[in-house]
Amino acid sequence: MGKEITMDKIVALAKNRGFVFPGSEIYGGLANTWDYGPLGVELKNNIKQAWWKKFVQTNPYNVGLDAAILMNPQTWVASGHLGGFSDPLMDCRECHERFRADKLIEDWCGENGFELPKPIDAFSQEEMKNFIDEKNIACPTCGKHNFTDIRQFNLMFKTFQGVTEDAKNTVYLRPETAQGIFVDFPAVQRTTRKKMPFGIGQIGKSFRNEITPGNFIFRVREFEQMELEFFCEPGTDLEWFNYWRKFCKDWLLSLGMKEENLRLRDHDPEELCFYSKATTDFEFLFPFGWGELWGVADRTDYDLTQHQNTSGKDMTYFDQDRNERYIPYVIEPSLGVERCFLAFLCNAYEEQVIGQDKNGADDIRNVLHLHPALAPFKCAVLPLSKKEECTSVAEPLFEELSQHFMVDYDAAGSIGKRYRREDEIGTPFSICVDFESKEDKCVTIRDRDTMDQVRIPISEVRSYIEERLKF
RNA sequence: GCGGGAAUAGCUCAGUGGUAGAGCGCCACCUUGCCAAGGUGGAUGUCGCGGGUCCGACUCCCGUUUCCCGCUCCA
Repeated sequence: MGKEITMDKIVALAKNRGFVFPGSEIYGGLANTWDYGPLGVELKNNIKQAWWKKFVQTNPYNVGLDAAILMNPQTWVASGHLGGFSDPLMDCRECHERFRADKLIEDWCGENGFELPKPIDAFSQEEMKNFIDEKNIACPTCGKHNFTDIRQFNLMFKTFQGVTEDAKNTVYLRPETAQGIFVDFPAVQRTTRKKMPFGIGQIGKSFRNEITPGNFIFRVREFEQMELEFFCEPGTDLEWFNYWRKFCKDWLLSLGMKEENLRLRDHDPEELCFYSKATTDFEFLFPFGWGELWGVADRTDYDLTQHQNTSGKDMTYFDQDRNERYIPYVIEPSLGVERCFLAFLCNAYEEQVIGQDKNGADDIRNVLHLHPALAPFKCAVLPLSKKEECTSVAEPLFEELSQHFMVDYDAAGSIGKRYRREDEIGTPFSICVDFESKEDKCVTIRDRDTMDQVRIPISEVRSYIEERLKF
């Protein structure tokens, strides 16, 4: 029997057990920055490792890359991040609501059956402002006509390379890792001698100056992405799109994500980004509702074409078999590490009512059913007593196992309490060293999910656990 | 940026114009010997920051900062 899961509980657990702390807390914090504590960094690294293993290490098609965060600003001209993607925002002076000018116009046109002479994207700021004034478009909230001028919000963090701060040496923190892959596409293809189709995977930080971050680590301004850009021959893209869609889903399921917490949502044609032919959002049922976890998009040849046009460099691939050049199409599965972290945390969290305490209140056992591959500690070594008979076996066992994976060691308090502590942080196996262990060279391994116990020789503990790390 | 809420022990919170408390947690020792047992002892706060009123402010007033929740947004 489980109790309702709320974000408050997840945040409290994350904070209390050292998964995630608020950033720079001693200075009162900095909005929406989070630090990953001793357990959090393990879970995060495990997620990244699992992804890398599946998408790069064991994958016959893909290779890895780690591109720089700072890139030549021309990159962002080509990708459209500079200029095209800043949002034209205006505030209502009467009710202080904020709106996007382009949305206001679109909504107004929709309601009044007005046909715009050109797409709204082609409007300049001034044209949008004029249009709103001309048509006397009212504030949707209060109905007044008193808007501020349009202000641009660029979502890229800006900084300066070199010691002087002027426009000439402005650089941007990348808002997505993908562009590093695109600009390196020719170099990677040349050095790896990869043939179509092949992919380049990358894990790295990206930065977006979101207007509204929030929901704990769900939407933050500094985040990490695990992206694959999969290059294929034009015409085969939809086939590969479906391939990766399934591949991604299988990966999530293999790591214990519950199918009922996951849904795949295909974008409608009008919802698609201008460069995308097809997009599927993988959504996870967070305590605050369905939220996007993974976007799989068919980006066509848009990005490579843009870079070819902007840089003047040849971004085509020469197909030996067909003796022709073409710009490959790209399938992009893009996953946020923090969102994935939060999803697996929520997915694993359970409050089991396992009886009543002496006051008649529910006795609750908090358990994180994390897949062993993701769990911060793979096992905990728990001597039944602090007496020498137990610790003389437990300590060397800890030393040996910790050569191979993360192991916790805890000798304080009752054994039941220590089991509970390990349950709460998702340690899949607790190894109890008792008074017979020294004699019979065996220990008891207790399973977090089933609470079953098996007694096995100490020499077999490592392989017992490693066998269960597979996914 | 706007609106609302909040700020007291590690956490959750109580508190009164007279210089701070509970529960949980944590640590040590004893006890116990496989699922949050018990006992004893212990540590922790300039009550967010600055100013004002007052004999005296955690408490009242003003300012400020930060966080949280909504709204606009997410290539």
